[in-house]
Amino acid sequence: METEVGVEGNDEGKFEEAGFGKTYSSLSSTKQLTDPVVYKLVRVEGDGRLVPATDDEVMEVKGLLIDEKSEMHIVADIGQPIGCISNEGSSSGMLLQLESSEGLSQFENTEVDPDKLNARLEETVPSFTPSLIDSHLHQSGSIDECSNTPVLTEGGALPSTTVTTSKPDFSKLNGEICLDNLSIKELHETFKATFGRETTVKDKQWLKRRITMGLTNSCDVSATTFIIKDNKLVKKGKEDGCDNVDGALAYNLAVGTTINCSQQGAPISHGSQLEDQVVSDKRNRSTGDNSGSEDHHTEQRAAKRVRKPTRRYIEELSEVESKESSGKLRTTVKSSAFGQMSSKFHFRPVRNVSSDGRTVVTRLDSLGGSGIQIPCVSRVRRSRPRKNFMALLKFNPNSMGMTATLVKKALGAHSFLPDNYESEKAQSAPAQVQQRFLGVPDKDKQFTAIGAVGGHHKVLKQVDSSGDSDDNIVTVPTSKGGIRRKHHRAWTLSEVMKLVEGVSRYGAGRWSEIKRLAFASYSYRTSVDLKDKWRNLLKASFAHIPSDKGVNSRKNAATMPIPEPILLRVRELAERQSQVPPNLTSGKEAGSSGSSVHEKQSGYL
DNA sequence: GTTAGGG
DNA sequence: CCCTAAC
Repeated sequence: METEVGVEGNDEGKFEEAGFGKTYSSLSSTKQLTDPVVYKLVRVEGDGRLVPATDDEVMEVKGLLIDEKSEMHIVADIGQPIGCISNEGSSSGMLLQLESSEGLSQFENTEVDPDKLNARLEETVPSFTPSLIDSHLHQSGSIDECSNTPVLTEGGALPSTTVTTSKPDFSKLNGEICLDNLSIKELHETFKATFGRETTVKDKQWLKRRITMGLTNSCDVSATTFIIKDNKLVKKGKEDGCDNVDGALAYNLAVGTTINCSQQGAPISHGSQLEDQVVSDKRNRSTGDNSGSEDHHTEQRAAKRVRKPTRRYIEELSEVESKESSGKLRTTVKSSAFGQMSSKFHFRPVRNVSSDGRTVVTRLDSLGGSGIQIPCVSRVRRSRPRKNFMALLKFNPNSMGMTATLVKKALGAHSFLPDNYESEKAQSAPAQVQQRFLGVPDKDKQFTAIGAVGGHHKVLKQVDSSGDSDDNIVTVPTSKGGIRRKHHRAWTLSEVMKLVEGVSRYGAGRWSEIKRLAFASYSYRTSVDLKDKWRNLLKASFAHIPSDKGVNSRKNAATMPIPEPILLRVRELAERQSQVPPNLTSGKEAGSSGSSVHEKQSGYL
């Protein structure tokens, strides 16, 4: 029996005879990896079990890897074997398990990592000259004749060469290829033409699968019939229901930019350019039972060996795309009809050229399935900046207690403020400070200090640093031409307090006034924002009244916990201005107004 | 341009 | 936060 070492999904085209009648994967395809990769060597027993490789076996493979100068090391231990056996042709074989920093799951079921596969294919699919040899590989074509013909590549891939560096010669592949009808020898030729490597593997299923994967640049091996014309994979026969991935999976050998290992059944938006090059007529060419019945096991299982691109891959691809100004790929806006799964694949980078001539990189996002194109910003934190939340917690560790302390402190002690507080405050907002401190009741002035604390205190600066500093708010164009802010900005406690204070002073509804006078330093808060926030505050304040007794620690963890004193004040202001939400009038007014610390506001408005 | 209210 | 009607 044959011992085979292979890294599933990475070894196409990299096989060589290594003596001892064993076939090894050279693993050279992973040389481009930057992250260290740990391979675990296991043996595949006949019954499918994975057992640790012996030291000798490890050393044997290790030597090969070292020869290839690959930047990885092999460890002899095995973790949880999760890979499945690649093919049933070899009753027993060796299997290398890939383990990356992202965890084993990434290579679950020994799937292809599109990243590496793509990178490798760009290496192994070089600029081949079209149709140097226009030998048609028809069913029982003249393969034998060209079997001994040296491939027209600089590598000089002689059949007996152990280590071949020749490049694929797709020119040898032209016309219709039905892998099922090919003999082992023919398959070898096809393999060689596809990968530029010799292979001695006798397993027909294995060969077919490898070639299929190589031709389609995907892990979809559901098809075994290909039409190759002008070095392009024109057509791919199908035999299962994976029609919808046809266009996207078909690998254009000349372009070589698209890769898409989607789950079968996931609808894919076809790039217009791709569609121009990939003729997709599934009906005409549905090969039905092209493959023998024995194939079904392998191929059905192989059909599962697909995996969606990782986010990192997507982002890296996006990054590359934005660097190289080569608009090869164009994804059309998909119509509706997108299911749940489809949304995962909306990230394919798109490059548009706007009317002014500048190149605009956009990304087809799945905002509500509307196909909005938003700027493709690589490696941006998509979620809300964490610091806001953390700072909020810092400012308000125990939603109620700490805040109360701070409020009290700010109300009473100015020593809480740093020495340069006055100057800092004067610099940042001289006008409103002056106005605030004119003819304003004493206590209100103190409360003003609270707001100033949130906005200008050095320690708390970080709370809102994201606001003042970044004027470049990411806005995205909406479907209707308008713009829309991309990120929500969490309302900090200081902002809320400022808002409350502003409402108390200028009255609810004078949002532009409040914005202009109290939120001058918060350029990102519009008057509408203030209004909306106040509306939410109102809702929150009255919603919390019923459970005021006892269990007020039970806050909704999802939303920002508004400290009770603030809610109290909101409630009070709302009542004063008869803004009490009609439906939530269940609460009692007496308690809030009486016990409130903010009686100071009473005569003010 | 602002405000109010719905989405 | 966005959108829009109604000031």
